[in-house]
Amino acid sequence: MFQIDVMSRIPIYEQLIEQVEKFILTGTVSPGEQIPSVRSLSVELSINPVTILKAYNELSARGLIHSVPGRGYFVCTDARDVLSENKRDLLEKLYEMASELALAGISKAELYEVIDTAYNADGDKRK
Amino acid sequence: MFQIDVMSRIPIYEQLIEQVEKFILTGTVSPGEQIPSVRSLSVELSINPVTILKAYNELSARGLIHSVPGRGYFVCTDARDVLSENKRDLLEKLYEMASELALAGISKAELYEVIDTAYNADGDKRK
Amino acid sequence: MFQIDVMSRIPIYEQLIEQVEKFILTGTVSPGEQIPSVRSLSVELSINPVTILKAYNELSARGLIHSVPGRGYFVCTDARDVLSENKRDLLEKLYEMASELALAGISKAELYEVIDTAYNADGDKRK
Amino acid sequence: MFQIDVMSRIPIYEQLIEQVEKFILTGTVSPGEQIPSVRSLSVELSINPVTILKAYNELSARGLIHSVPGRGYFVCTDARDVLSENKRDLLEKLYEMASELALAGISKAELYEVIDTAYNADGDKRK
DNA sequence: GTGGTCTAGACCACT
DNA sequence: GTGGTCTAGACCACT
Repeated sequence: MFQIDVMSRIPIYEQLIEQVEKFILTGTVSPGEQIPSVRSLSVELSINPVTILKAYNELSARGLIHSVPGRGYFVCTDARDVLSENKRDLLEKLYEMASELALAGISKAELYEVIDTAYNADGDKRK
Repeated sequence: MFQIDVMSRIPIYEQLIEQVEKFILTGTVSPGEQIPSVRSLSVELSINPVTILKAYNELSARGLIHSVPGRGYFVCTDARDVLSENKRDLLEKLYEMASELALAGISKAELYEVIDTAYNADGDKRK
Repeated sequence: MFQIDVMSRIPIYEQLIEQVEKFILTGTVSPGEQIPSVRSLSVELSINPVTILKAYNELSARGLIHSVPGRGYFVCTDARDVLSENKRDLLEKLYEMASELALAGISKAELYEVIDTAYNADGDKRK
Repeated sequence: MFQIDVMSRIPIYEQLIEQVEKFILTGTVSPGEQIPSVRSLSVELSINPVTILKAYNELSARGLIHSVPGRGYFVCTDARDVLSENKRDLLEKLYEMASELALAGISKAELYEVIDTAYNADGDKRK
């Protein structure tokens, strides 16, 4: 399930966050379902449990999962709503920024180029 | 030189700011050169001098022009550097935001669409 | 400045969060001002730097402080606004809950008692 | 038995729910006992039977009464336990919130004030 | 078994 | 010097 690159420049806990979000988004895990325990995932990925916990903590803060001490971590019922709202917020910010750039006389082609670079870099970092 | 659309939804002083920035960017006015006085521009464009002053003040705050009391407003020597630095800052922010959007699993096509909408809306407002 | 009780049932990082919030609230530290570095505080309080960092991270997430890597942690300019907004939100929630309790036929005296217990327990935990 | 204020800002079905809960709490009706039928109460209070039914449905959902088709509505055997558990839950929530407010440095006097306001507003609404 | 806190110590990047 | 990540391992409370 999880694919972590320990040599990547992206911190392990960020990779974990990203992957859990993708699992929720793609339906690999369903709302209400339990996700791997801190310890079992720690063993499976050969990663320190504290690092797993750091990722799970951040995901809890984002309202995507919640812990039941003594039982484990579970996907929040409204996790998908949270994710789609995040997406909407990000795109709205992008719109405002693009409007500003348009006013500053920056061509659309330049924006496209910057975006392409960002998307390619994102792919590179995961290699 | 100046082309102001009084009927536009964009405030006149913003149109003025934008145009002065473009004049600096395209070399219509050179660093160190004087720009039209508040009064003369007010008469030429049939616009309230307070509006002109508001635009000139904002441009001064941005480090693009400076006033010499009793003589008028002049383009700053480093105005172009300021503008290109602004541009760099904005594009850098765009890059960071695009990286974030990439991580959130949002496709490049969606970004392009949002940007197109922003650029078209910007064009419309000037009509 | 900081007074930490290692034997308390309240986790050290929570005690740290609380104290920094109080320092901001009471003006012991001012907006924009730097707070003790993770390492110096670690030495001063004989506490592991990771624990200090955990508290500082949480305070950053709450928008009260921000880090400048290589330089240190600084109180956000609007830290006090954030705190007073938090307070308003909490009191609003209390109001709603009290209305609900009133409808459920619970006497005001009972609420007072619960509140007193909570406030006393809070004091005890710090001893 | 029932005292309904048609002019109140509180919806009639909520007044009905509140009163049935109070009857159970004070022993006006006992566990297992039948309560007035939808039709008879509708006539007695000159209120639309649908409104009565809405209140009875909500009380059923709360586990306080249950319908016996063809015979009427009866107070659940454990209705008092349910009510006292509700009360305990609400007071527990209040306790947690008060602890949070204590940590946020909000004085007990402020809490008392908010509670008083809530209790007075509740009284007003019934006038 | 589960989550959660903390320590000691290594190592990295940045100023 | 500064923040930030990670490991190995201990210990606690809860189910």
